[in-house]
Amino acid sequence: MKMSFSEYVPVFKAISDETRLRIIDLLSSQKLCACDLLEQFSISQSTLSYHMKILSDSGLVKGEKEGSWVRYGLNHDRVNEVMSFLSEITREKEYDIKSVCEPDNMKIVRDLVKSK
Amino acid sequence: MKMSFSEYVPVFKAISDETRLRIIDLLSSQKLCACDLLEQFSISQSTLSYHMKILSDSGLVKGEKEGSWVRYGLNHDRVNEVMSFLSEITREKEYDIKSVCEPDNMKIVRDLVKSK
DNA sequence: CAGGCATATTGACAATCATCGATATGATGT
DNA sequence: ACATCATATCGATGATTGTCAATATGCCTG
Repeated sequence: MKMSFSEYVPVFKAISDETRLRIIDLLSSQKLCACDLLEQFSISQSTLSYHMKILSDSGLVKGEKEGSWVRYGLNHDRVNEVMSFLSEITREKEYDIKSVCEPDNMKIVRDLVKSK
Repeated sequence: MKMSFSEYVPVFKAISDETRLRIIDLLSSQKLCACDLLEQFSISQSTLSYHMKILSDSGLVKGEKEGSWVRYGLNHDRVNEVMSFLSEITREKEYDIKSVCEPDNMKIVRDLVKSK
């Protein structure tokens, strides 16, 4: 499985902020416009707009224009993609990197030093 | 379910960096010491140490001292906790926030304005 | 205990981030 | 056309981040 680590960095950046986590939680079950969201927080309108841009750019949230409103909703497909990525990188795989500090190796190194 | 959003912010901060994502991937299946990890990247030793501190503080990675080495390993329990949290906040719940921009409401608002 | 590793900490720096007020854009209703 | 409302963008600012070289700490071994 090809893993594009860098593709997911903006996604995790997007969810590493409490306000944005709460926005995601609010959008999990229903679409809301920016002014609805604004009521839930004590932040300025421009700050909320900034957060929505970061969430949209990450792909986690989609906004559809509807007249002068924008209805924001969670992109569940993207969420699943992120969860799969997380599963994949934390899954036990078989890289078999030769580690200097494996107990066995430590003995070998010690002996090697001794033999000099 | 009680959700402590702020508790998870440092975790997502921890994984919103490509180097740290790769470290997690490398540690998924085997424990490695800092010098093993250092070989896999083109960063200085102090930078790696900085990354390992962030990963350790987040709880995603555990380091056990073993002589003068530190063997780092992935904390799978913590990973599962994070995945559960992500599942929970993105799951469809029932908050029923009254949205201004629901089609129905928009009609009501329009009529209300008209009636003035 | 002295020298050599492995790792952590410190201080400095440029880059990015979160926030705000002010302003711009763009749609709606009168 | 104008006033109003919803949202986006801009410019400024303080806080946080990622990086390094230099230095410190702490273990092992001779």
